[in-house]
Amino acid sequence: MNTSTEGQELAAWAKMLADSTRATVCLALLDGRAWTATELAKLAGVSRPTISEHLNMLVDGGLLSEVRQGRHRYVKLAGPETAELLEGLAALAPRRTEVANSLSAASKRDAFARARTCYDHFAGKLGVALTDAMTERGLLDWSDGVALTPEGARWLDELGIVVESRHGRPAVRSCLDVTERRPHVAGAVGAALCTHALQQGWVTRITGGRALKVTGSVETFGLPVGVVRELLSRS
Amino acid sequence: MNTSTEGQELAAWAKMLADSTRATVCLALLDGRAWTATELAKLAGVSRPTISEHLNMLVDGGLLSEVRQGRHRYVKLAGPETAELLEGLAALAPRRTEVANSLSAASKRDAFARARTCYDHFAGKLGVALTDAMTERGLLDWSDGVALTPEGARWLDELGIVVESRHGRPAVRSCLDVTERRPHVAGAVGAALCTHALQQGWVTRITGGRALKVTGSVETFGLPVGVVRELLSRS
DNA sequence: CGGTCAGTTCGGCGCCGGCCGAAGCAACCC
DNA sequence: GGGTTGCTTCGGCCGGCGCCGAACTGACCG
Repeated sequence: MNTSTEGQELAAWAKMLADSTRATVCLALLDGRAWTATELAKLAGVSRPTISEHLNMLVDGGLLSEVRQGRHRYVKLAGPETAELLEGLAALAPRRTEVANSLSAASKRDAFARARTCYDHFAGKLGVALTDAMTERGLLDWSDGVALTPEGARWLDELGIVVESRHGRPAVRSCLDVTERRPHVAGAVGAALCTHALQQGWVTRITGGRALKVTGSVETFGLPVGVVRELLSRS
Repeated sequence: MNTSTEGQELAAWAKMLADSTRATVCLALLDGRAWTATELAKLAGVSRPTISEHLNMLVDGGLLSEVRQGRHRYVKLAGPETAELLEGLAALAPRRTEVANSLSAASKRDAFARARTCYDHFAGKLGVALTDAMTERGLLDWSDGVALTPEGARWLDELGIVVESRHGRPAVRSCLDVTERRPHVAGAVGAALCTHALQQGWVTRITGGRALKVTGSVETFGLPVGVVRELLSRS
């Protein structure tokens, strides 16, 4: 329990995010996808040698994981925990007063608030609405943290959604929504729902960010909709 | 929603913790008390000029708040949110394999795990046990997040514990315990309980850290004890 | 008033780290 | 084989930052 040792560990951790280039990279990676080094260099506005070094540091530090494929270096967040940490930190970053923005920026922000991914699951109004609907229907049990009810498991099964196990971690987790300030479904179940919806084409990614477009009907999930329906009418 | 701008903000934030001296200071401040500059300089093992600059940075950055009193500069964490962030980060820091430690270090760690403060409320086995006891007794409702039941409010009232309101934030919050990996009671209620117990002398601070010694009987809270009693017998 | 003590300001030192261009690999494509 | 492309390594540049000792300020104490 040596305080100075602890301090060093915490500092080493924070150092990874303490550079704006690296922070930008990590934030971009929050979309849950794997990016190549060159893509990230372009995004962050630095040269390839520079991004290469940054990626080395982040991978060595355990924040990112990489896959080499031919001459490509794909990099992504190391895992769900990492994504959670980043979401949490970003949510805690000082709430700046919104300055006057262009119309396109405003519409982008709207799209972002309406429906987006949070690493591997849904967030924004969509994520919260889906969570509410599942709760109403009795698919989730919030009495002690959050858990899937037997009905919930059956429901997933009927939809043909396979939830990949995550060695020891609970299948469904709660994640605080940055824009809604309310919890939404995360964890393996959240990821499975999101993957399924993307595969089915119910939602698609809006290029260049984490925002989503609801193309089909979220009612396809067979849930009592309410907010979801309202949301759809505005998409 | 400019990614690079977001990155800069996140980086600026992380930079405050990215230095081991500053990180050590923040960790020490997690005990919720106000420290003087010289105390912190000694703790961190740097000169007074150096600590002075670090404190400037942390205060300007909004992580710490300060009070000037005569020739003293008292500094503490800016608020509960800040403390939550730090606890969360520290919990996420890589779990090092425990190296061989001296006996005194081990006993310190035990004391720390048994009972300590987490900024302004109880943590460790004590915090978790108190939380469990309150839950058993029906003082807390975990069905949607966590809330105080009417019985809980009455109970606090009977004990003569006054909960200070925190403009809009829920009176009781859940905080993940670093050592127990389970939630314990935080928020205004958690703070009030801790303050009360300290005032009553039921627990006292072990000098030089966040660890607590249980001197009286936590049964004084009038709760079904179980774990708490077992805990007491070992303190 | 002089002495002490907490904290700050200043100047300067040293180094770490972010950046790039040029050159070097290594994979893939004719 | 030669050309292209994704990425890394190498040198070198430069700015920032963490640190200190010395000197200063301002509060408090006789």
